[in-house]
This record gives sequence, C-alpha cells and structure tokens, in this order.
Amino acid sequence: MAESKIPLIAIVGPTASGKTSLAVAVCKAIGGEAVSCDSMQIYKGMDIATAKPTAEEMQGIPHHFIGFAEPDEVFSVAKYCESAKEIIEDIHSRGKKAVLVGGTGLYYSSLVDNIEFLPEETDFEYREMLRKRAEAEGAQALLDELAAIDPEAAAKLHPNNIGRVIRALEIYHTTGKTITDQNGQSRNEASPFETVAICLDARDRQFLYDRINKRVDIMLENGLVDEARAFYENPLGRTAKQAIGYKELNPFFAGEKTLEECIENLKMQTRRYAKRQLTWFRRDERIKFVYIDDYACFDDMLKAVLKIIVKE
RNA sequence: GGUGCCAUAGCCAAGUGGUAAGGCAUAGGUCUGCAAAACCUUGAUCCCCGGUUCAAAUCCGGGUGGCACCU
Repeated sequence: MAESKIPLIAIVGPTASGKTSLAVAVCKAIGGEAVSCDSMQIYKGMDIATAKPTAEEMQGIPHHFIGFAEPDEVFSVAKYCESAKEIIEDIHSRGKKAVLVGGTGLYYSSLVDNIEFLPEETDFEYREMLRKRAEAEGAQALLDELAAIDPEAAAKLHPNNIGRVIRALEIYHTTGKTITDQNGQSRNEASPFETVAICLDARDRQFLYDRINKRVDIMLENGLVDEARAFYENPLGRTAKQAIGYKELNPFFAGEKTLEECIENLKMQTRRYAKRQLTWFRRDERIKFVYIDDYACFDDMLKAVLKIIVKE
C-alpha cells in the first residue's frame, strides 16, 4: 500500500519566511516542480501584494496553481484540493517530484490529509437568513439551535464565531446530516501522498517580523499602491478581497487616513497573519521545523533541508 | 522667572475616597467548502516623596517630567 503512495515534499511557513526561494532551490536539486498552496496567489493581477514568485525568482522551475483565477471568482478549499491533487498526480506521472509551497494552513492540511469534500451544498440565501437572525436574536440563539441538532459540534463552537455556527446549520439544512457526521466521513480515504513537510520559522520572532516589515517596503517600491488602487476602483470578489495588502490601503484612497498610517497597519496585519500561520503548522507534529535564523547562509539551510528530505 | 493644565499596562484611554472600564498592540490558541478570513484566551496597583483618612489612582504639600500661556 505504502509503496503506491505519491511522494510529496511540502514547504510551508509564515509569510516572508523564504518559502519561494527555498522551494526553487529544492526543485532544482531533486528535479521538482512547485505546486502553490496559497489561497491568494491563485488570482490574476494580484501580484505584488501576494508576493507571487516572479519569472526571475522561479529560475525556470515550473510553478503550478498560480494566477489562473479571476479576482471576482469565489474559491474554496474543496476546489483547491481537487485541482491540486490532479496537478500533483500529473507531475508524478511525468517522473518529476511535486514540491508543495505555501502558507495557507487550511488548504495544506485538507490536501495532505485527503479530506473528502462532498458535492457542493451551499445555500447563500439560508446563510443570509441566519445572519439576520443572529443580528436580531443574538448569536447564542443560533448556537442553541445547533446544540439541539448536533450537540457535539455546538460544544466546540463559541457563540461569537457566527460564521462557523451558520455553516454547521447550513450543512444540516442542505444535506440533512450534521456537520459532525459529515466531518467524520470526510476522513475515510487514506491520503494518496507520502508527505515530507518542512515549516520555515524563526527562533527569534523579531527576526521574522523584521523581514516582514522590510518586504512590505519592497512591495511599496514595486508599486503596491497602484496595484491596490486598481482593486479599490474595481472591487474584488468574496475570497480575493480578504487578501492583505489592498484593504489596508483603502482608508488612504478614501482620504480618511494618511498613507503612512495605512502602511503601518498593513505591516501589523501581516505580522499578525504570520503568527496565525504558525499556530496552524505548529499543531501538526509531522511537520519538521527549520529555523531560518539558525543558518549563516542560504546554502547551509538548503543542505539541512535536503538532508531531511533525502532521509525520509 | 511667573501662571495654568496634565502625568493610569507597549500605545490610546475611563475612573475624583473604598482596593483599577474599554480599545489597539503583544503572546498563546481554535480551525473541514469566504481561511491573507473569522473566532477564543492573555497583562497594571495608577511618575516619585511625604501627609490627611479606618480606607487614596482619586484629597493636601513638595519634587520630577511634559504641554500651554505670560513677562
């Protein structure tokens, strides 16, 4: 069984930790192709803010799953897993190694653990109705309702986390099954991948934050403001508008705040995002952590990483 | 040199006699179809010294620092 699994190398980690350059170097060393695991780099035009790898950075290594969707397209984990699996299988069938790169924890874990998503069952009207009820009756009312049909799920949710409570109710509404049942069934199939995952991190948090701050400055030099202005004038879709880098500059375009204030906030939001990414990867004990501030130079780190990959 | 105002957690800030609201940040965490999102948890004895009082961040005196105005 295990022999038939597809080997998969994953390089994950917080933003600005150096995933892109490491992945390219790894691909070069082992004959790999990069597969992005990033919820925002999938969009066309959102280049600077999402730090999409440039042609120069890619150094001729094929990068899949980047910049193919329209900014107004609503994307989801389910779609990601479906397509990413196909891409990885294709790379493998051509005798190359797939190297997954990215920082979207939900996409990563759903793909690697082969979460099975059932056919689409969203009901936006029902969601909207529940949202209005939450406003009128209070969030607790929705959670109480969920507790009546699925006490297990309700126990895990905080009433203020309205989005999740609504989703749980929505699943019951559209499928007749509780989210607990459905989630239980989603893990039935074993993963087709034999994954070796590496998470980039910094021993000194400030080291990472300095890199983040610096990178935002570079994005600004590269024209982030103009890119953001374009999306301010042509608003993004439901998924894409969540990207960090545009919404933080809107108060400046609206004349409510100075550019400097917005930039400070943008840096702060990026730092907070990096922290959240880390909590996601830290809880997966299979992921090996590599600390970027342990190495004097990139090549030393690359050697250490390749050692982990070869050993596994 | 004089007069007035102010001094509470990293920042903003409420509280005017009974043992310190709140917001932001920070740190940690949750995560199954919007996830770069959403959500949870997380800290102080109130500039210093002395006094009044059963009791002071809160009143009085002095000091230090800042701001404003005046000569």
